Amino acid sequence: MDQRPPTCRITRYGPLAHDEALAFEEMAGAPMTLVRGQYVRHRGDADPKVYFLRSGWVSCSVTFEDGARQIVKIHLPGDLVGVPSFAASVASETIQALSDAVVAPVSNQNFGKLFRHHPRLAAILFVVSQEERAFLMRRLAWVGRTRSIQRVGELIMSLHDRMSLADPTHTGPMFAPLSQEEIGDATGLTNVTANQCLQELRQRQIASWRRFSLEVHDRARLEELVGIPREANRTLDWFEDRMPDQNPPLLPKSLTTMP
Amino acid sequence: MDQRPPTCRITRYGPLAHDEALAFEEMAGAPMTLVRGQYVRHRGDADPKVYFLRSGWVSCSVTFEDGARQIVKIHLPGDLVGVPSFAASVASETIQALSDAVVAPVSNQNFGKLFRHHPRLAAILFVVSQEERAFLMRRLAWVGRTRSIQRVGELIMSLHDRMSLADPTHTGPMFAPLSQEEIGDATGLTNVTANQCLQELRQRQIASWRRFSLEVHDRARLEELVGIPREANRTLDWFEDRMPDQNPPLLPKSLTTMP
DNA sequence: CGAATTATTGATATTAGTCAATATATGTGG
DNA sequence: CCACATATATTGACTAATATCAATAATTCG
Repeated sequence: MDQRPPTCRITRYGPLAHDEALAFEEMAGAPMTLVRGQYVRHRGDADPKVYFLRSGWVSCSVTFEDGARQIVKIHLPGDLVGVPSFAASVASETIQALSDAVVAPVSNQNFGKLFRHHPRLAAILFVVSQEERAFLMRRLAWVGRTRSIQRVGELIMSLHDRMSLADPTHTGPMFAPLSQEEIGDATGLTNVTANQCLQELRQRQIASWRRFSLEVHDRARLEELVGIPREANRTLDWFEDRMPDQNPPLLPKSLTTMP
Repeated sequence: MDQRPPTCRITRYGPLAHDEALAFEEMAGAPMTLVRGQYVRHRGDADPKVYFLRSGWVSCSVTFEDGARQIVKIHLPGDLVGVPSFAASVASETIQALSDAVVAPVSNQNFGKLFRHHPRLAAILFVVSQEERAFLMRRLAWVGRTRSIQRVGELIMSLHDRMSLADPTHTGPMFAPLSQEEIGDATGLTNVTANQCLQELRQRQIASWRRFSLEVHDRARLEELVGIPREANRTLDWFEDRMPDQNPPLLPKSLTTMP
């Protein structure tokens, strides 16, 4: 489905140096194969890990005693999954495969190594975390303050953006493995209301999402319905050192120059 | 109100070294004094900055065309405000003073310096960002999947936790400068429903929040109503380097040892 | 004191939820 | 390939929660 190597979340901020790419690849442990519906962990589990999502889709959700749940993030290949529970004693979120998927666990120690030896990668991971915060803020705002149809529209829009980013040339239907129950769980609605919203979106020729196939017919009207533009772009400019005297040479001057 | 210096978000992960504390203090620019209601910036504003909140409370919110808004975060002294828009071209969130407050802007360049020269502080800021993500996930779940009374309860609980953290010995009413309209904006409710929920919480002797004074009467029953325990603790263990052979000496071995 | 904001109350409207039945699609083993 | 079990989607009748609207009361602030 997605031909690119799943590092688009990281390489958006510029190409990685060889050793950075290597470190990032080697951070993860042995890959685990998941079938749709399989749990990686539950909310409340001790010593949560972070996972690198190699292929397929997984959801992160907050679950309730009565069986209700809220999906708080749908992860696509290349994402780091479970980071909100990083360095915590127990997991905040349940991780479950939405499609057959492959994830590779990342130990906290390897995260530490990455932060100590590759500060630029740390900077990128920090910025990506802020993207995720902005994403959650937006989802919270839409769930708290808009009608069902706009909530579903916002979900479709954000997925469409992210899939387009991974595969910019793609047109036509895309693989989006959520049941209507899961769409409801992601938008704070029931499966019944999710169903009605999808029907309205189809009928208004804005988007059709049936079974696991999603097609956006009219991006402009989708944006108009949802009432929000695309997410803002970010850069890594802030991390670059533009003041020459703050960029020390590899060896101290005294060892390489004659006085 | 709060006697501690406003660095509790950071110092929870251990004491800062002298140079770290200095760098953290010097990161911010000239403080700005705000009166209640004053805007620091609006959603969509270009070149957003981060702000260090020295005193008072501020809100971050997502605003809609029709005047509706969702408050996505209530910030207490010591918080960094506006970080979700860090390094973005336009701001994701509106920042507004909930009480008279003092904030100090932090330039992106100073953030860069901090990340380059103080990797342990970068690691702490990373972990704090994950705390915030977990917070947003929880709020999203409560707004999407619980009744009005539980949403208001969750808000009270999280504020109570955070205020207790800043001032563990405090008992009795606390200063919590939100109008009922603002409580509604934070929970995805109207001012009318927020009012009814507060009355029910008072009548059930769980908590009373009138005008800007909040008192939790029965923490246990509040937790029971909300149905969630306290947030999990986090550590900075992952950043410490415990494996000796992975901590290279300052000079390569070949230069310091005889073959 | 008086204006403005905030809180409270009640009547009514609307949205989305609940429940339950049926239809359709998917997957499995014989 | 079919028959069956299961999961998912669709529909309709009814209910409950919360919003909306509007009026009044209380509080704060200059």
